[in-house]
Amino acid sequence: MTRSEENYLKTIFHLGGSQATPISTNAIAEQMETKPSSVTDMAKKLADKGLVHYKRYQGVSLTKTGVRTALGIIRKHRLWEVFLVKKLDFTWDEVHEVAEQLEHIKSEKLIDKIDELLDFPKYDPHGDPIPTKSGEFQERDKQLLSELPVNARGICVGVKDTSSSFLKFLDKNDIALGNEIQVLEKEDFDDSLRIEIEGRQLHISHQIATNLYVKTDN
Amino acid sequence: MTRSEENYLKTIFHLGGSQATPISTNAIAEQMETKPSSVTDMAKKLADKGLVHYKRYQGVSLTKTGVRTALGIIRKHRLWEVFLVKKLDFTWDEVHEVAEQLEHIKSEKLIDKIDELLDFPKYDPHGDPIPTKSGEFQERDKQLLSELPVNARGICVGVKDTSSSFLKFLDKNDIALGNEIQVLEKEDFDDSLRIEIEGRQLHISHQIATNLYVKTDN
DNA sequence: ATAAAAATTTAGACAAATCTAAAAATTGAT
DNA sequence: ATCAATTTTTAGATTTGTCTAAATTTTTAT
Repeated sequence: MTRSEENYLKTIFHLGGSQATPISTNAIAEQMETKPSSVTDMAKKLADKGLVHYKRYQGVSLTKTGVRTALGIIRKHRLWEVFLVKKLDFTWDEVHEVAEQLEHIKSEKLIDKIDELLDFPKYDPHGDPIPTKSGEFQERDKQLLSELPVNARGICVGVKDTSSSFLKFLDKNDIALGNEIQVLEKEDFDDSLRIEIEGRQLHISHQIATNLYVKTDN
Repeated sequence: MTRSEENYLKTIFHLGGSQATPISTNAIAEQMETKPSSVTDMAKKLADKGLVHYKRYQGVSLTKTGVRTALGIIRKHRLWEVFLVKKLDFTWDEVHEVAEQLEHIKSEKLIDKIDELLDFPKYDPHGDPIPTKSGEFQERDKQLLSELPVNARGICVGVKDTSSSFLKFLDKNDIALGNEIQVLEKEDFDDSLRIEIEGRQLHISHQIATNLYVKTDN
């Protein structure tokens, strides 16, 4: 497996290509910042290798083997992210770029030992679940903060947008995973929220609220 | 810098290309298990980038920038080797292959943090010195065990051959870096040695003795 | 149902890194 | 000093992954 092939599989997975509905060449090209014609070429190659289903003009979806492979890469990416944060004091906005490189290191022993060193973490620094060695993958029960009714409480468990600017904004406002959040008031006009978080009151825009995941008790 | 360019620089350095005497295309090709014509192509490219001195038919040597770059890669390789052994319980015969991949990860912060995590080690698991961040590189004062006279003592500080088979042989015979070794007897016929190591007596071939570095008191 | 728009594929080109085979330069032996 | 052997380079081809531009297929709007 080349690095390029691995990146395609990962992208297709993230776009939902493990489901029955195939992903369009255009969607993949846009996500990867490349050209549709390049995607077509790679789709053929991956189909030859039995990693994707591909019929011309019909889009691409992952085979069973393709899903297994993609989960292996995602597992490595997320474990490395945890390593960088927990062992090397990286901040959560710094880890993605480096993990993009580290995820391609080929050594089963290496990633298993990293997993062990970190005591088999279940979630990465952004709250995304880490697939197990055998490829099990369990999405956490969560909802967007923007979906909570007034007065509801939840624990912040993840972010949807993982861009550096969003993560830095959260740091600046002392919003972190694990914090308890209560919705105090919703503003009809712009859908902004007044919330209480760890004893403080904060006013946040709709855009922020649609990029924060919370877990509620019920 | 591509991975291939980095590998060429590293190889040229290891063949002595940081000295005035240039390294022949053939020597580089043999070391890298590639063809001389490929080396010629790369020599031109590296010369264009100011990393090597190259004149047709005259061989290749590293420029100042080339040396600095090569030392950066070697630094990364050796720090990762220490990390694998100290933090992930790899054995010293397992680390090379993985470090060959990890050395190409591009992140200054990453390698500096690894250095710090390991408490700034001076030597890798095979006893080779680790260049500093600023590119200082200090070869340890050492000699081959085969060069010691009878009755001399030394501390085992490194291996010349780092092949898996040699390292496994040393493990099997409980020979490790840091052990004290005394030469008890030299056999004229085959240059084999009788040695005392950590209280045990051992008979070792000339080939073993020419691949073990020791440091003597004087 | 058909034409226009959008999406997708094909054909042909390019850069990087490699190779083979042939040509050129250097080295070494007498 | 010459010629054969060796080393090194050049020229041209190959593979991988990408691109552009043109052709084809599908989708959408009327």
